[in-house]
Amino acid sequence: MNLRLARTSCIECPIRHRAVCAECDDTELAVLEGIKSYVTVPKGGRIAEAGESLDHLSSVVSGCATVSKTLADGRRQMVGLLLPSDFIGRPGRATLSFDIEAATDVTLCRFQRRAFEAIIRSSPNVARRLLTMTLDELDVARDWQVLLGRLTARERVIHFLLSLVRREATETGAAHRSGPVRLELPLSREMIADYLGLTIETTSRQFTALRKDGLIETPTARTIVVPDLLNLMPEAMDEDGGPIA
Amino acid sequence: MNLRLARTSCIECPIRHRAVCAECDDTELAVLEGIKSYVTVPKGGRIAEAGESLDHLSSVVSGCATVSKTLADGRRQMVGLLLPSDFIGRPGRATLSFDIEAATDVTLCRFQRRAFEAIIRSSPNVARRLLTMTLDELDVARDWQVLLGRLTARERVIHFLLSLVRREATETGAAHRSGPVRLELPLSREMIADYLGLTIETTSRQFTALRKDGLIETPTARTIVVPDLLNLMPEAMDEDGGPIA
DNA sequence: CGGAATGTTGATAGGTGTCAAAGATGGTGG
DNA sequence: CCACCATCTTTGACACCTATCAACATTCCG
Repeated sequence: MNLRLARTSCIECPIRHRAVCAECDDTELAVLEGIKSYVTVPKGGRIAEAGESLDHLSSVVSGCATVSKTLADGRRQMVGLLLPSDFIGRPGRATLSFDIEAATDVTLCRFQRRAFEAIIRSSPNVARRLLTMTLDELDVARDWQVLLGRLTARERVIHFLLSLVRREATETGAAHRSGPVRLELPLSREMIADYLGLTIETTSRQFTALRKDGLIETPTARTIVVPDLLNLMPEAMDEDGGPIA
Repeated sequence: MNLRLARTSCIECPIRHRAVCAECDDTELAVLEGIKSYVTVPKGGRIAEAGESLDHLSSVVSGCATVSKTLADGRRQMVGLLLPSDFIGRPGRATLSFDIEAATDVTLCRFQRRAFEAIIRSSPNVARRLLTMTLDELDVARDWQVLLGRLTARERVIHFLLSLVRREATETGAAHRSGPVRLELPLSREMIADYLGLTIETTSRQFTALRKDGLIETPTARTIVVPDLLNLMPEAMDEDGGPIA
């Protein structure tokens, strides 16, 4: 693991208002400030492995990491995508059930387990924020279950693209319900396939099909242009048939 | 919703040591005791519907409920199974994203939202317990994602049976790693299919196949006998290839 | 520039869904 | 108590979607 240490004040931290520390007051923030350390894991690096004991909990500051499980015969399923402000690890249990890998270079803000668990006990604002974040993750995981259990390959790929659009909109604050959008895919075809419960080939074919149908353009394999979101959304097959919030 | 009110002391509550109140001290328990009420929902009844606003949070005291989502065209995927001690609802958000239905008669221990949220703020023991339970649910959801994304129909059914065996073992404390086991299925074939992301027909065919292979016996459609767990476990295809913990 | 990794396309096979019908099961009322 | 009907479950035939195996194209880096 390639380590790069730095010192940045929590006050000017890019994930200050979204991470596990979002609801901290100045006093609590000072405590966290005192025990945190930064680590950067290079693209492709392992952040944690299933079954192994973690002595640090951390927040993703920048980059993109994957949470996945690999079966004995090599089949792999991604079960989570970690983006800036997402939290890694569970207070109260040292061992993880899933592998966590860096999909891009990832910078983490780490806390020693023992120290962080003490903070959880003394600072209800951290505990409450962590509960909210975990409940949100649970909703995401369950929507993902619906996708994996019931959607066709085409619907899965469309959902994937729309979720990227939505994320982008959340980060920039811009809410485009229609009009052209350009996306840089943070994942390779293989990772997208693992994300969607498909094979690389099927995933690639779906991209091709969407291109032939005029729903997307693919200047490069990692760049997707959606000429008009309104054409893509009707096929998403959400429970209410409407556009994604 | 068929309501039946009762009065039972928390002290002798069957889920006292596993539910959201598990870590409460006597003082906290007294507060909960004061605001709780019991409700029984008959088999097949709706406990909550996606999008609707919930003004009560509750714990399952007895019975079995399902958490699921139905798509616009009728496709349905179950994403959670609620058993005694499981919690329904999220503090801090009134609307649910999923439907919750009673698979058997279900008795709930309910708390008014506002009152419970106040307790969350004043009683760290409740908040902490809820966090632990939510983290556990997240792990379950993610394992379920692996099942839905990568396992074959046969593997899914075997996993389902083994998970029932494991649950039984947890409740009774008996840990049978081998030998014959008898199971009463709490779910219909349709519910099992929704649980596993399969159709009724495929699910039924898998039960038939397992019977023909001698791995299970089916005295009635709702009763499964496993002559020897050791024959079933190798096919579970867990990540480590080993038996289920 | 060259080789490895990544992505696309094709042919084929196999697993699961769909449509259809027959068998069990269980509850209800006569 | 039994007959009847609705519901649940099983089984069959067939179609279709996705996985698999294979080859080729492209991109990325060393």
